[in-house]
Amino acid sequence: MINLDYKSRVPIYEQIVMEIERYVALDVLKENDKMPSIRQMAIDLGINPNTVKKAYTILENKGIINSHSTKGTFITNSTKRVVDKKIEEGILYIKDKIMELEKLGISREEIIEKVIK
Amino acid sequence: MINLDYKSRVPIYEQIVMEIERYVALDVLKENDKMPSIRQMAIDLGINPNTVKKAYTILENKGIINSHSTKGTFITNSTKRVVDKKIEEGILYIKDKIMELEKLGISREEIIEKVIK
Amino acid sequence: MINLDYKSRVPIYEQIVMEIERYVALDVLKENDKMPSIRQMAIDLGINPNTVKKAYTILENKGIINSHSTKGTFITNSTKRVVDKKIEEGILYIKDKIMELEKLGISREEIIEKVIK
Amino acid sequence: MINLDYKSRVPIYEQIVMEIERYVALDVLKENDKMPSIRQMAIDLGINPNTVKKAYTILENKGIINSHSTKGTFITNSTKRVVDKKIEEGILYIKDKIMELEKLGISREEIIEKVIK
DNA sequence: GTGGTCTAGACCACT
DNA sequence: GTGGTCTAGACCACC
Repeated sequence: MINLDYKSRVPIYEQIVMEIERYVALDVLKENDKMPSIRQMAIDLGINPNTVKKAYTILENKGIINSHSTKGTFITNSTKRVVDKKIEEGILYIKDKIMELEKLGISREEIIEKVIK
Repeated sequence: MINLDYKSRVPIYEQIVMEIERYVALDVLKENDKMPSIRQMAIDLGINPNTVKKAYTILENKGIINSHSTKGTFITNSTKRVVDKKIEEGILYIKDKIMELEKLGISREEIIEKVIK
Repeated sequence: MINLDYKSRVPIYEQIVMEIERYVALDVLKENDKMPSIRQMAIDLGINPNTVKKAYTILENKGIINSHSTKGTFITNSTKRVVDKKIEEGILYIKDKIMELEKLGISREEIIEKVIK
Repeated sequence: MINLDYKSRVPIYEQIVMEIERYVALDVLKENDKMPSIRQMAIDLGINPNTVKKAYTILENKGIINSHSTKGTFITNSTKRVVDKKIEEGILYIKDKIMELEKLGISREEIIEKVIK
């Protein structure tokens, strides 16, 4: 379910955060869904539980999940916000990339044409 | 000439590589142009010569520069290819991003509209 | 295990690369085998860790090993290809040498005779 | 006439020596032939006269050329010896390469077959 | 002065 | 403990 790239400069815990956020944005993980336990996810991904713990802490600070010490960890009702943020980030990224390409001598029209094709 | 961000997760040597590639793509650095010596660039950027060396080695492996032990370092005749590769990469990146955003429930038309605006 | 010739014109890091490649080709080092850590090999060979690192980086670029920051370094699944490439290179080298010798006025038959003897 | 590889680990002056020896062995340069002046060869090759000087000194020590300060530099009558030495070196090289390949699990017969083909 | 190599040693993030 | 990065500084051959 969660794809990790061990060679990436992005630390594993951060990749986990992004993957969970992605699933929340995609509505694969929905409000009140139960997350796997830290220990379980660690086993599934073949990594250290501390790494998963770190990811969960960040997600909790971002208000995306909620931990009840006895009941487990659940997705909060923040999905709408997550989607909007992801979209905004994506748009910004594309804008930047286009500006970069324009500097290389290719026009905005050509870029859009190539992208659509 | 070369901007470095010391706080970035991207290592300095890689930032140098990207900057040089950018200047080659922009035709600021042209075929047969002499690069600053390793020591000189190190002084200019206020970093260690080994770090510059690492960047130069990578650029040489990529076929963008050419080092002669006693003569110095020069831009190769691969500039055209560098531009094309950069553009291709950029287009691919945008395509991926768009696909990602579409999955979040926003249409291709909306994306383009937001990007142009 | 790894023999170094400090007087050779071939740099130490390259000797390490060749030795590892040789062991991979000879199937002494097999797919998924764990390599000694950079620090450990440096101690074993009595050289600086940076020199070992350089060799490992080259081997990684060649696709022969794979480094995980916290887990260590492993042989990839490219062993078959390594052998084939080594053999191909060797054959080509011999062919070249024979052509060179033929130009000096010695026949192919004489060469083979002298070589076998 | 003389091919130089600036990227090689073999120093330029040594490459010049080898090239001259090669031409002597090939009978392209014959006994009593006049060599170009140091200055002229330096210009032709686009290198420093000191480098050519070094090569000439080595060739003279090897008895392959002979310098008369006023008349110029000439090929000596050592051509036969040069050829024999080159052939001997070549044979040794091939023998080594074959032994190396045999260790990779390919038989001597297979090698010869591949080489002839 | 130029690039190439190597040492010694430090700090970092991640596990 | 592991690899990744960087610094400081040295020596070398070559030109």
